Amino acid sequence: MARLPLYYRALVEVAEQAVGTVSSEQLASLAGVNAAKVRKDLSYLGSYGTRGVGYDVDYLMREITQELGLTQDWPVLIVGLGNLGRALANYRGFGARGFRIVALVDADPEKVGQCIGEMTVETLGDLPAIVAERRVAIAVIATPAHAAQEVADRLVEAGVRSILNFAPAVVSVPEGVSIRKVDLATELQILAFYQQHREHV
Amino acid sequence: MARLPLYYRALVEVAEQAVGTVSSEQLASLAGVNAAKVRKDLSYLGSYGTRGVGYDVDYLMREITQELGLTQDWPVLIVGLGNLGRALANYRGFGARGFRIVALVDADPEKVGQCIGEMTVETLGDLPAIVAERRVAIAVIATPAHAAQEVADRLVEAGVRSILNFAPAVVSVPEGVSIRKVDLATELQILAFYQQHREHV
DNA sequence: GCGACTTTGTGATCGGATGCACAAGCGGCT
DNA sequence: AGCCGCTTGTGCATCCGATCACAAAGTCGC
Repeated sequence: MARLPLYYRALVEVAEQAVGTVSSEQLASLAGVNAAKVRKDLSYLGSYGTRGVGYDVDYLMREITQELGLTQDWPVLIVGLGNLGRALANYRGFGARGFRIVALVDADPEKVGQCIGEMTVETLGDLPAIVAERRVAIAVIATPAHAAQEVADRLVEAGVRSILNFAPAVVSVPEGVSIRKVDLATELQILAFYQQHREHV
Repeated sequence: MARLPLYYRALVEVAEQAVGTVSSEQLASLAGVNAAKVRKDLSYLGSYGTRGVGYDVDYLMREITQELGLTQDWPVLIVGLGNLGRALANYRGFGARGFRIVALVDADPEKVGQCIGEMTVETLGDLPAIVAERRVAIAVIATPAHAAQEVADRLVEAGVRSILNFAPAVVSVPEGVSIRKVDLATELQILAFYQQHREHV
């Protein structure tokens, strides 16, 4: 389920307070969801809580850590180093959870060779070699919209099977490849939409 | 519905090709959804297509533009100018759709007074005045997680009723305020989760 | 050791979104 | 003018996730 990361974060908060067990109600309020949902999700991955007490914080954290693959190291590749790509390259929030940025790639010859943080921008043509050598599992597309589909195709061809797309474009990938989209302008538009309709009423 | 922005983008693409009408099938494939869904969504907002022909591109675009509030100017405020906040401040993708960044705010005295792009960072204390004077409708939270809830509270108090939260934290707001969350680390974790489960099978 | 209380796990229900399939309507061709 | 093919709009069945509610199970106090 896509809610596990939420629970994980909630658990980290709980663990900081050195509490031994946590109830589904507490977790639910920390994660901002319904308590029954928490229980069902946790039961789904076979984790056992103790009735009358709750869930053992340490044990549950280990379970979720394992389930999410946080024990592994996930090499991440970023394609496209405009404003957004550069920000992602410098973003510290990733490292903490096992995501390590191992390569930056751009099609623009002007950008190739530039240093960003501690990394050097490489050329799009080297994708296959980079992916293979550094065992890239996840790629982030931060290119302009018109380049997104082609980049995705090349990524898939190079062997990447998980893509996070920030470009405002619909990108289709073959079966067996996961893609998720984060679209900033759309998010703002949805907010604007609701706000406008609130004002109208 | 939250799919209108998708349709809008698809329509922009169609309009560039100087085509007069578009069928629900075409729109569906461009937006990556089912054709019946497109028709239902469009009928929901009362837009009329012509049977046997399709939808008039210009007319439909005007309708959606209006419905989404793209005719309006939406002043946007960004709180928190770490890596992510700075990138958002420089991001060009917003302006095109009526979103105009009118203020940058940070709690850190070191950052107050800095120039980013063509704007100067202001202090968190001035929030109420900034929001009121510049008629801020939408605020973006790009602070660290631990500050997110307090910032949200102050935003709501200052009169903001739409918030886009990039901080990896659950933020609760009173009734009548919309909040949407974009969590980069979570997105990566979801991808990692699926990938791990694919490998296990 | 027993009863009351707490909390989990899950069967049942509900609602909303999704997709199918088809009738109604429109344009174009003869 | 009439027919044919195409596309919309929508009723209906389906499905999936969310929520409720309750029994099972365990703890704590006496």
